[in-house]
Amino acid sequence: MPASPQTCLRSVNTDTKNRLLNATERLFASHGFSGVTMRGVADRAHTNIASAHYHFGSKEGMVMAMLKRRIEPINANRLKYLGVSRSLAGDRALRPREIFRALILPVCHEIAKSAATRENLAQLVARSFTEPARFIQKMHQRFFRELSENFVAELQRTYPKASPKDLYWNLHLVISSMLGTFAQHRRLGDFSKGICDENDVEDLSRRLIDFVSTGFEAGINSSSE
Amino acid sequence: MPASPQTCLRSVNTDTKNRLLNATERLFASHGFSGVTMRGVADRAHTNIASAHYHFGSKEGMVMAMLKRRIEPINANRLKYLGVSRSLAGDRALRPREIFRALILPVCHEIAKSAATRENLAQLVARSFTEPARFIQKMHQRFFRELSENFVAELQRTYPKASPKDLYWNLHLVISSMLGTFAQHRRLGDFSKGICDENDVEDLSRRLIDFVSTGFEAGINSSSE
DNA sequence: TGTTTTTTCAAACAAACGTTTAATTGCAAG
DNA sequence: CTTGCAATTAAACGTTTGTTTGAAAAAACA
Repeated sequence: MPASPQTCLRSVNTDTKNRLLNATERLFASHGFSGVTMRGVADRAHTNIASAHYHFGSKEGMVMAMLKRRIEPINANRLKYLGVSRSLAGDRALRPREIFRALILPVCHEIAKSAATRENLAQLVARSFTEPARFIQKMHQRFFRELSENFVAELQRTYPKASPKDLYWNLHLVISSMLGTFAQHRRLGDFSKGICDENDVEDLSRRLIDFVSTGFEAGINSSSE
Repeated sequence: MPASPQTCLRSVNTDTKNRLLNATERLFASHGFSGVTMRGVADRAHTNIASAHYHFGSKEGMVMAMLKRRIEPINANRLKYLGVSRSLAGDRALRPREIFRALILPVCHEIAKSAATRENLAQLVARSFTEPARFIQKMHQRFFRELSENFVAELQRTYPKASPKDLYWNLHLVISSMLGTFAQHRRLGDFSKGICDENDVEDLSRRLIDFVSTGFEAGINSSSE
């Protein structure tokens, strides 16, 4: 029976747990859910197969825990960014660029961090959206529902006259573009024959935010004519 | 040893082959490469495991054949569309919207067709770009190199003063957005709480082409100031 | 110290995987 | 008819998968 994390305060055991989650993250990012094998994870974490089951109960539970560890801080930052922009704007409605900055920048910051540790968050985010497994879909519903509602509300405040259909369609395009860009990010170097630098995350965030903001505005405005 | 397709002219055997490819396509689209199992494919095709090996040599060969069957006609249409626009334009440079129409419309047409047969091409296209397997990457290099070169050349003709870096970066954003949108396409209904209709492929193509064309132009022009 | 709980380990489990083998069927040419 | 090739089949191959077991080690608590 697994122990609750609260039981031991400054326990050394969480080292194993973290090593397991790190290994899970690497394997999941590069090979997807089915590429995560208990043996592969246990080996990379320098521990035993049964130890992984002891801590997480199952493969599903282990991948779940690893996604939770990664996604929740990012979403917290997104809401924080959005809140800051909101309070700075006062009564003024936010521009799309400000809203999508709050959506994209927190991920880019984590991508920049993960690049240093070779953990490749971009692929991880992308993969968690392409995996078909039901439990991942459920996880998205859990993790992104609140986030989605906040961003939709902010966009509705910016475009009070826009139809919900246009709003959702174009937000969907923004999110899909963001995820697709993260997913394809590693191919940029090869694709551009070395002309573009995929390690320049600042360039990525600036160009991506410009791209989706302009596209979004165009999509809303063209329908209101 | 597998037989070449040319051996038998009006053979009934290709029925089995096609049923195998159809089953492969369904499984690959909904569960990815590792979700394609020889047993699962053989069962859905109402034939035997060894029969699949007989026709395609291996699981890899089978998925390869299925991707080839799907992707090559689409890319042929893309080049055809681009060629028609080019010849209609005469000496005039094509607008981004015309270029990306040629990139996106052929896929949307296949999506509309596949929706009728419940084969869901959108997921298939998306998945073939997220799968990490080396053979899929190689396949992309084979299938999309010529296509990419033609579209880059056309964009360079439209924006002769733009830097290659800006051109590649924004084309990368366009392609990533397109793939991301196809990948996320099935979530549109749930995401929008039923407000948007994901079966309206015309709406999809129109909005997507508008979105990426505007984003692309903004990305190119903002750097040239 | 002794006792209890938490954590790790080697070993084994049934199930599913891709692949191979050898035998059989169906059809067309000699 | 018979020979030969194409196609299909059942059965088994060795691996690898997620999971479980029972005992040993480590840590925490008394």
